[in-house]
Amino acid sequence: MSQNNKKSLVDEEGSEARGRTDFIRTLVESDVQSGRFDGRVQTRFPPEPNGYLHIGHAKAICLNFLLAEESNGICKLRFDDTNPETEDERYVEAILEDLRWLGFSPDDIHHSSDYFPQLYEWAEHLIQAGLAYVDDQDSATISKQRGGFGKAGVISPFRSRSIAENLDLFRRMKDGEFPEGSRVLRALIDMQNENMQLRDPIMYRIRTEEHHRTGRDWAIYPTYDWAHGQGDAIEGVTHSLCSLEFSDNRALYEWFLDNLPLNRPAPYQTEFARLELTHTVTSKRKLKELVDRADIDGWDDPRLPTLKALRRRGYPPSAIRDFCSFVGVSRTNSRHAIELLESFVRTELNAKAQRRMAVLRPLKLIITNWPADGNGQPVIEYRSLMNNPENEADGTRQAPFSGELWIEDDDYRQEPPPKYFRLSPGREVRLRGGYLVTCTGDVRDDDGNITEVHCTYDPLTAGGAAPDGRKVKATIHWVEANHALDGAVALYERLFTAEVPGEKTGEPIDDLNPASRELITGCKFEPELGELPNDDVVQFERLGYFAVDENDPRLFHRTVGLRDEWAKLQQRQTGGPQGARG
RNA sequence: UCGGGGAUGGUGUAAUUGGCAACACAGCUGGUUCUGGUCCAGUCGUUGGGGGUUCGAGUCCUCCUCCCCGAACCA
Repeated sequence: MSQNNKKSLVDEEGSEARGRTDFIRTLVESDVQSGRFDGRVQTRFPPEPNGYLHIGHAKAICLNFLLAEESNGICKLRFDDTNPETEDERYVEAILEDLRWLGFSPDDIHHSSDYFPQLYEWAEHLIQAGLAYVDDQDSATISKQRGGFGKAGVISPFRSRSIAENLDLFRRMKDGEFPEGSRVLRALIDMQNENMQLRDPIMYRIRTEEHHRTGRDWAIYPTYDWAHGQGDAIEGVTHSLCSLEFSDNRALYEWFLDNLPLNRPAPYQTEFARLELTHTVTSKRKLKELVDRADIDGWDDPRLPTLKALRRRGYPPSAIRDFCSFVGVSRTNSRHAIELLESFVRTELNAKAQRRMAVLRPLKLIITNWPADGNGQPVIEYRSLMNNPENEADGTRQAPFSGELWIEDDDYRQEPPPKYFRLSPGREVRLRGGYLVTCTGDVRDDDGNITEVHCTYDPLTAGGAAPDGRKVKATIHWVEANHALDGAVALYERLFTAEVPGEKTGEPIDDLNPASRELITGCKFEPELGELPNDDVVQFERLGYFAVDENDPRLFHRTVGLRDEWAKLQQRQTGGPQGARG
């Protein structure tokens, strides 16, 4: 086909690193080239406001919005609110907020409920055309008559009603004359079709529940199938993208649109595989089950894959977007390693996050030859530290230093294991940005617990470099003891121990990681922490990236840890759990 | 059981549409480094299986196997 030539031309001119293409982009591109929809591209993101957005939605959001952007098209947001029993306004607000946070702004916002009048009119149109009928049977009967896989359905005794009777009954359904569950409107298609979706699907059901937007204006509500494609058509959507499980619904999507008096080319549906991650779940039902448990803090518990949780945990929206673009879109069911997402988070944060020092499990370090002032107190000296070695422009900060410091508990071992480079008697290490110190021993209490580590420092090594050029194998972080801020830190591990939660028993809960959250109190932070820009994520050197809690300025959530060669080494040596830094 | 969809390294995605299997994550080895971080280099696959077409197959044909989705008045 001659389209190919044109396509490669476009590609050559196209933006540099865009590069990535996929079957959907190829499809859209070819529609643009062929002039289908007059070259227009319009997509939509259609969440049902019955829950919070999660990482899986992020993929659909990125796909729809980016695709539109790349094609000079538009992407609208549509709340698919056709079921008054499950939907709520608070979800509408939350979805709006999450979308904004992710960095997308819809070209317009609609609700399926906006189309109730049009949908009703079209339903009468189908009745008039003999393509829809009112069925008086109950749910169980209809379900039984639908047949099964490889088993034909049975025709409803009400299928042959006259148009006039159907019209009358349908109007009375709308007027609220009948109780819930007593009647439905069905499309008259084919009870023998091997595609179950086409066996006279339900278009309307009677609901007495109040709708969060239309109140009690309506007694009947359209089903997903009867609302979705029509909403697309009304809005002028060209490419309706949804997940794989709707593949069989496509035939119905097309049937409805084919039988309606549309004034422009009908949109068409294309399915893609939804995003799933290892060690977590994204189904609304399973998520809710977790939230209902006492040990999960709510929909924004940082261990959850909801967008609000990821936000609270410090995941940069750009990292989520990059991740979604990178994993691309295909029709293969798969589950991406959560490590990949984390690597995008690290890449982003490594470049952007300012460095600070924090000691999670403090151990006192005394520099025995450090000078004292007139009152016998250690002299305080200010050391200059780089805010981010990856980004000179971030400048430096001053941190107090003295002969009385907090260091990390596991940065000292009286008897160092093999390959242990940190403090141990006789060993010299660098205190980051401070001095080279040599360990002289430790002090213990009556129970034999280490209470202090003693060192001497080399006054010639201010800043951390030795004039004689000698090297040390380790640089450790510290916080000056008299200026330290106290606080707490929450460490997070995988929510589920299994890569595929519930794979063995069918119940994800069975694979819940009992140690998914560890709250450490009594942490020591460098004073500069108090002057951090709001909701910024910092790197605590050698520990990982941390986000301040929105309500408690002295509580930090670990976004993600740093890669930790030492922990890996230890794990291999002992076969045991990771080091204290986790 | 019927219909629809899928299968490429440890993982996920790609392959100019029939032309030397690429990228990333993870792993491993080494180097650099005032973070055991970052960075750099190297290493790790005969594309689910059989048969066929072809000079040439991940790509086309055929048979088989395995996996996912579908029988809500949910979306």
